Amino acid sequence: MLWSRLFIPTLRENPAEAEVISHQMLLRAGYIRALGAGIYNYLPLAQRSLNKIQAIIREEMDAIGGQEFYLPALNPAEVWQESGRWDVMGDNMFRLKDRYGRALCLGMTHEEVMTFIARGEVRSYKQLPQIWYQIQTKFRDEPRPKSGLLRVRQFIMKDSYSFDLAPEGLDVAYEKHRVAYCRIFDRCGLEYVTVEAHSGAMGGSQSQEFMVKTTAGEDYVVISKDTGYAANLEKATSRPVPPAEPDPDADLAPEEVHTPNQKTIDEVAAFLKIAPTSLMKSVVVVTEDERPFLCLLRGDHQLSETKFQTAAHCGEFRPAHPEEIRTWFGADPGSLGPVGITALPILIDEALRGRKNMVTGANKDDYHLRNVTLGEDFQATFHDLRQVAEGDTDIDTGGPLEIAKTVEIGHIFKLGYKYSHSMGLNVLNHDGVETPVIMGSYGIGVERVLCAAVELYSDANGISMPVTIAPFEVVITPVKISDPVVREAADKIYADFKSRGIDVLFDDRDMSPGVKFKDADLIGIPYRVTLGKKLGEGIVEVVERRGNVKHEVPVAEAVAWVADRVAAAKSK
RNA sequence: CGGGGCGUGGCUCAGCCUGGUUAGAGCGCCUGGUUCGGGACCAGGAGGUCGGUGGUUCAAAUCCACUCGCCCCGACCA
Repeated sequence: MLWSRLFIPTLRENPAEAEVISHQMLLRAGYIRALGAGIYNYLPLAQRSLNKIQAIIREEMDAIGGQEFYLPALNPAEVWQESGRWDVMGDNMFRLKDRYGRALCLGMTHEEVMTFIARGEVRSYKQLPQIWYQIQTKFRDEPRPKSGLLRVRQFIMKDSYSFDLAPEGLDVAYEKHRVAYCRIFDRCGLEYVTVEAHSGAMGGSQSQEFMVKTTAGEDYVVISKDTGYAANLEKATSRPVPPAEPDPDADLAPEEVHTPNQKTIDEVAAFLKIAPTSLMKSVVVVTEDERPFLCLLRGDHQLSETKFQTAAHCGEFRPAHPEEIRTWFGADPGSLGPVGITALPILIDEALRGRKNMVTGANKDDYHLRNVTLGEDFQATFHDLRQVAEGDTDIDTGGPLEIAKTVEIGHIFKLGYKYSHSMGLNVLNHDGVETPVIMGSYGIGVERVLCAAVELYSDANGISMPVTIAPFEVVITPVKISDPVVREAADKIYADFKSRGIDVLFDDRDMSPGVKFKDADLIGIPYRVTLGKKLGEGIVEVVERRGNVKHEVPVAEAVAWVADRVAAAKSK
């Protein structure tokens, strides 16, 4: 392609609206333009990259026996009502009505439609297993679109679904996807971690997320470099930092202390001149079915929402209202504790196992209790409730843990029978008995792969795309194209690249070299062939974008030099 | 939905507080010429209902009200 004919509107300065790196870079490099909040136009460079990502996805999905479908983005309400998600999705789903007033929505994912197809046509175990996938535009009415292409309202997703007769079959399909995803992301040139994910309160069994570390991400992941342990923060476990001070080692009885206006952990700790780790924090929450719980945590620890949900077997929950707390505890938040509380279940975090003589609220305003010990002064059941915190160590080895911000690029999930049951997807088994089909669901955010690559591989000069997903593999940059000798040499190299099937961009613009170098660096083409001063000696310069490594190569060898490296990168 | 910020040529921004001729700058764009290894130079030129509506005023980019849009923080995120 000739640069002069391509639409590549690069920007010299960062648009004011862009905050995260990938957003800034994709705008500046002329890949994307915003149409509205969370709605983007993909210009030719982005489209070329996205096409390459999708081609890799197709190859790997086909390799595990996946069959490509194309389902409608526009869905009638009925299928979603059947699965129950018409209500569950709430405001996150775009909904509309047709001219006759019939309810429709724009699909956020396609479990329902796939299940709809399967239940009409798949009748026998002999037709299983199946892996069905599509690459489709999805819609989500995000409360807050942000971070460029990272959180948007319309995006492309590869979603696949597996159908099996038995759990062992699902295990196979799940493992096939795990391996395929690794190959896909490896081929896209990404560095990523796979983490055990929380599978939701809905009871799905196993689930893993594919995450790329970036400060632009919103998901926190706990990683142990030594052991390879990696888990979503929602689910991660760790060894807490030991208490800052030892507990009083004596058989002591609770003792009231006056703590006027000392409400927060830090205030009470400072007032009593003890470490926050010597305090027991009381958190009162109420589940959506109106069951109240008292959760006890070490003063410096946070309650993990998902762990509480697991412990309490509940979905959504909320902090208790002050009036409720007053009714149950006889005191305001800030002076709450477990002693004397029997009206609601008490859950205590594992980190408090073995502790004694701690300080906690007295259930009397402006008073706390010293010397409170589980088993002696109150009863509670142990659960893992605390969220992993900075400074914690590996639960097995005690080695260092890192809490990293990441973006989720893929997710594999054992669905189980959720949709088979709600929508009636059954087949006859060997014995002629109607049996529900067990399903898996597997997604990849296509734009997020592009964003992750940009987040991972850009520098002050712009993007440095992996060869496999770069919009072009090589760019030819004649320093002075108005010189007929240079032009002729460049034309020849261009033709040679094309004949070898290399994606080549020819910067035929009659501009000063600085502009062309800057633009080439900005848009992230992995290799650049520069025809400059030494062309007279039969030498061109080949520059690797990543690391800005320069090589002087004889003109006659330049095309092969690049082509070999491109081929090597693609065959990895 | 709560909190904060912004809206002035294609981009980045100044001007607004303290109202007063033809609304500015840099970059980009067009024409001609000179340049040609890291966002060149000279000369000439085009381009703006100051987000919108209403109000105050002799007079509004500037003050007031409403409204729309965008960004950030939070809530939210199968």
